[in-house]
Amino acid sequence: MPELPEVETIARGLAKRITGDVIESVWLGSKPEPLKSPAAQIEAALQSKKISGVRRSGKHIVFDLQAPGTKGSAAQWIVHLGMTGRLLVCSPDQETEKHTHAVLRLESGREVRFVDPRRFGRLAVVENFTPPGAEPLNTSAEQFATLFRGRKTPIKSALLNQKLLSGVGNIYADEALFRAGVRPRRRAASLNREEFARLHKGLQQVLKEAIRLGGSSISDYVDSNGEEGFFQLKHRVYGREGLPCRRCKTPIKRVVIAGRSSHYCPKCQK
DNA sequence: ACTATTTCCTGGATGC
DNA sequence: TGCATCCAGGAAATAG
Repeated sequence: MPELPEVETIARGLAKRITGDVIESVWLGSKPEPLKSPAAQIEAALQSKKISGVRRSGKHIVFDLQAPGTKGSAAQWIVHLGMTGRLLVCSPDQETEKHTHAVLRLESGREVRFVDPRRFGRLAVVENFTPPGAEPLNTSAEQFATLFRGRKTPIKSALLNQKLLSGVGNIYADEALFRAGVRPRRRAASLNREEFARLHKGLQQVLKEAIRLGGSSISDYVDSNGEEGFFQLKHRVYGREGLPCRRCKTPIKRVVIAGRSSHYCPKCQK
């Protein structure tokens, strides 16, 4: 499941490999298209544009485009990977996988392919992308605590709310709460200053460490090279129901909050 | 203005 | 072995 660290890894890989390349042709696939912009608009915006950069914003991958021979930004191609989306850079000879929904042919002779079996991913073209919420890694402890002021919803749900924080998903929300020693069901507004400080620090630490290890490969996540990440080996609670807590050996619990499984240590988290 | 719930979608795991 | 059912979850839509 691509969350901030996985999306960051993919965006960095893409930036390294295709920055400066030019989109020669665009193919958009099939029936119920996972598009947020009309297909014709996406095709027109991408056709013959130079990719001046690729970066992450929240869980979105932003491709900055330029009209050939100009300096200013033309538009941005926005890709959200959903649950199972992948962006791959490959040779045209490579067999096209099932569930390939978009292919960009580049002047260098390579292709960028968007593959997404579960179709939760989204493609769009915009002028000036702004994420709906704050970037977790660029948010001060004070700003962070302010986001949750007066919220009655469980802290786990608040962390997943992209309008508050952009980029945190189920894995890193659980991991950050473990590091902070806070149970996922706690009402957001009930956390005290120290708990917010620990959560802010824990979240930034876990995101940074996960980026360092290339993200978590749980189901089918791979980066733009097809490489898996390694952070899943470091998970302290996510996916560890019934297994001993790495800190105190108490079995990890799993509960469902707002329809999402949430993992925590009943002894280490209050 | 919030919050909670449902829906979308497919492949893999599980159960009988 | 085969078929049905369940489950994973990001975010938009819907309901309260």
